[in-house]
Amino acid sequence: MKYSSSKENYLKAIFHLQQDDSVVNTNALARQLNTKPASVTDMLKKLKAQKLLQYQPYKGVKLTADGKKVALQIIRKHRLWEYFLVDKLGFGWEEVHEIAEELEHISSRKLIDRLELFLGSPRTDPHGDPIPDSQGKMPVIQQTALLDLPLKKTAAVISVSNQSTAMLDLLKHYHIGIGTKLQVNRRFEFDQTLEIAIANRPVFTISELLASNLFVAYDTTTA
Amino acid sequence: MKYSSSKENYLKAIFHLQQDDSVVNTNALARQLNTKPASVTDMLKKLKAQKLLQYQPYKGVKLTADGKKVALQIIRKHRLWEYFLVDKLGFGWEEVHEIAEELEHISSRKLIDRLELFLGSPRTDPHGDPIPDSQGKMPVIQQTALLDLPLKKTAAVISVSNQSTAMLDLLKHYHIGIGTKLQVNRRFEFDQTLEIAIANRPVFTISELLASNLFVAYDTTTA
DNA sequence: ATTTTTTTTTAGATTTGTCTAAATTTAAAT
DNA sequence: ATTTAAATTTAGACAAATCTAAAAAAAAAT
Repeated sequence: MKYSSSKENYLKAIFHLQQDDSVVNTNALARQLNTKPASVTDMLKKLKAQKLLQYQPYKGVKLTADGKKVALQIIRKHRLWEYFLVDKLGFGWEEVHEIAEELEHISSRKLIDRLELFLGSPRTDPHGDPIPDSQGKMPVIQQTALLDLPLKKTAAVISVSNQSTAMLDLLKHYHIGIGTKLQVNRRFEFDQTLEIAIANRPVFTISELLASNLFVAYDTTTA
Repeated sequence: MKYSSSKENYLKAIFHLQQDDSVVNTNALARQLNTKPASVTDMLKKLKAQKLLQYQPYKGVKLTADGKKVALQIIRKHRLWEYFLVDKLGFGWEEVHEIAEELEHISSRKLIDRLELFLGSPRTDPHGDPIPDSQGKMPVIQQTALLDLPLKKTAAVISVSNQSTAMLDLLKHYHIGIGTKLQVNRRFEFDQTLEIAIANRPVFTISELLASNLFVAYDTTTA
């Protein structure tokens, strides 16, 4: 079961477009893949012949169970490589997507399983998107303001809504950045401040204002 | 300047075959690349048009300076990835070649330079072959029995000539394996034993017999 | 219920990398 | 110096993935 990079890209694009379980239309796919509708039609016929998707001319397309499985493996590889690039090689989270688009097509299964282990089996990539496990199961991830994070839940910072220098200055002071893993120990009712815990550091408190501007992702699978 | 994986493979194969500076013939290339002589001829014409090699029909082929530069970058990537796979992901040195054949075609320059840094700028891959630097300069590497390693030269174990359980047992006792970096502090004339130093460990001595069965690689560039 | 517009598919080409079979050149052998 | 053998190239074909232009189907608009 090995597919060309091009086929893998089609499967991935269809997976992303068919959000719920609706059918995906040819034009949308062409737009997503930077290609022409005619090329899409050609490829859909090939993928259908391989039973990776359901396709009737003019009626749109939908992945089969097999197709979904392949798509999830590509997404798994993409997100693990992104994590590697940010966490181990120090790339910024904006620059990793393009490189991961290439790395996701490396085929060795053993490689990706070992990479996952090496990275410590992260639940989300640097953007906070969930990483499917080796069976293709995707953890359910909540993304909320830090303010709304349940107590004692470990979450990763995925974005900062306010980019003012004052804000960035404050984050620097707390040594908080994209990817930082933290949890909320408790809320102080009096002034609405939060006590924050980060592994291997003393706990500290932050203001409600700061917490409302920090967005985090956390695993809700085993909630 | 981006080339297809196929073209990169041709350049790499020619580089390896043209050991000294001799011309490479079509059949040898076809054998190396698992392809047919006719296909090689076709490709040589394309590579010549890109000034990556000198080629006259029936007279063999030789890389130009440009072609060599490209080949060295591929080799650099291949060997750095091999090092990564063994040193970071715990692969055995026999299983990494195939995976590195894929990884070597990932194009990002920044990726490979950061990977090198992350790995601590190793001089050789797990097989003891030298890794070209980002300019394409290849360190000169000596491979000898540990017995013949100059004093105080840091070298990496690359192979073990005797695979008996007794031998492997002894290596295990000394915590020596493929890739272990060590140096010889001194030789004791009386019984020909060697004093060995490994970073972060107490020095110890080994027998002449053991040293004659351990092969090592070391950088001779700045000798 | 037509007509118009949009979407999608077909038909025919193109590029890249490969192949087989036949022709040609070079090298080896008598 | 021919003949034979080996190596190399040409000619023509093919699969994968793409494209343009034209045809067909579905959806939207009147």
